[in-house]
Amino acid sequence: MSQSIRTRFAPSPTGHLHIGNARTALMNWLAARHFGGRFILRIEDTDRERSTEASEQSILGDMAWLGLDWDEGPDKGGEYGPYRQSERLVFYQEIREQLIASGHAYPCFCTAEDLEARRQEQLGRGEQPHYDGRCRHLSAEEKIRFETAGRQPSTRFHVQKESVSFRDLVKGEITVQKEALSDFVIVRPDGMPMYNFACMADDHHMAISHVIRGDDHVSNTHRQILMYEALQWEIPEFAHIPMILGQDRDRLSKRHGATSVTQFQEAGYLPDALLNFLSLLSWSSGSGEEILSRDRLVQEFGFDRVSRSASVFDTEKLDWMNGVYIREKTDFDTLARLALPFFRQAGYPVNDAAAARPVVRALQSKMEKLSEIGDKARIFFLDEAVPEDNEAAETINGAEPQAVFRAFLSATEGLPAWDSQMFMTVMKQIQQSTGIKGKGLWMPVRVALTGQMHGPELGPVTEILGLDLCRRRIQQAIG
RNA sequence: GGCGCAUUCGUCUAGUGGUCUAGGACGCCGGCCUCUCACGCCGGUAACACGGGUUCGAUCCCCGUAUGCGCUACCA
Repeated sequence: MSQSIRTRFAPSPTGHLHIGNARTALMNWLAARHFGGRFILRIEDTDRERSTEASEQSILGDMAWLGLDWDEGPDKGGEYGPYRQSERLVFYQEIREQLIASGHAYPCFCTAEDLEARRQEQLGRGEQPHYDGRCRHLSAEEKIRFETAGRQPSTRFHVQKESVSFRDLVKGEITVQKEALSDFVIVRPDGMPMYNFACMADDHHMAISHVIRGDDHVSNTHRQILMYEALQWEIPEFAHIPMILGQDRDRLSKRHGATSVTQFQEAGYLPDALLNFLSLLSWSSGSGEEILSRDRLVQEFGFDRVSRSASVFDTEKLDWMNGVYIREKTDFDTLARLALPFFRQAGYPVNDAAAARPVVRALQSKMEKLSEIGDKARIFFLDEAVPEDNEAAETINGAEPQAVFRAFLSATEGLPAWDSQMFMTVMKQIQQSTGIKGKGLWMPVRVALTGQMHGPELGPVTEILGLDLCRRRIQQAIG
């Protein structure tokens, strides 16, 4: 399978890109890149009620943000298009007829109401609800009667095999008996295909070699295999990846906080960090390492290292990992560019990445998420550095702090240039001239300059502030 | 309910029938560093769901139980 594998990510455009789907997309992307194959993006919009153009745009945008590039898709075409199911209706129609002709499918005139009523009956008798197959043997007259009455039939697949099994690339052999699979609908009365049918048909037509998806699809697999066999099509490889759970071990949902890629982006996570974190859910590197670049992820990916059990999404670990990426895995230009929106959002006068850069650099080791910029960068844009609390206020009052301030003003008077280095030199001078050192020297300056007891290293802070602002704030601190 | 899948520290995970007194990471706790807070470094805490087998020996193999999740749609 190292030759020309083809994988696909097939989201339905009914909302933002969910984090679980993003992980599925990632696995497909990794497999394609690892084996030197192609990664296809297909839009499954057969649910007309819920599918929207805006969702499709949003999902494409989130994929791009994560850096999961696709080789074929609705926006860029490819030789197996179209890549939107709603544009592939003729294919399904054709296959439907083929299946009917070969006796593998039949029209079903039961209405949704009939079906629901019978389901309730079965349930009431304590039976397992399943389609009773009554339209399987409709006579020609009965069909005509229904049709002339204007009833549009759905199309059902006739399950005939006693059992179906397949070998999953991560879960191993999975078998299911016929009883679990009653005749299922493959095409709705309005001609729109159902998921299982369209998915199978497209996977075949798009020459997908490896179907990689969440393990909530394992039971769909048997139905799809039945159809592949009926059509005498080659069956692709299947790999079912375990689910991602919330902290309460329930399926990850809105209740658990951020669940869409968009939300993580807005919360200040870096795409590479999110990607790295996602890769470690139900997969691990043979090296035991966890901070893995995209290239290494691609290089080391393998189905044999995917675990079979679900994993809990641990936001605290993601936060830590994002911090690692902020402070050591991202170059300053990229970081500044990604940070820019957060300066804007906070209303700070930072108009381009170049302006953001020094601030980001000063804050780098102090934040795990870029969204912390709003809070942590405030000290650089204050009109006045007012002590934030009593403790801070006390720090700048008293003979020693005041002496330090006066020394600072005289040491910086008329200085032609100003940077972090100069500041350090000045501080050394003050220490010598006043004899004050350590916290007694630094803390008053810190509070005078920022109003806070805690914050970034003072050197970079003073450089960003500039000499004038520094002198003004020190001046203001003199009581 | 039925069917399917799963079960190693709180969480993500490594691991093999004996090398496991079970390894790493996050978190947490303690220490060091230090102008503060962080960062970094060092150390500590903590797990093989339970019960039967198989075996000289099971975390690792088999069966059962429990628990969790998924599916059971004219959703995807």
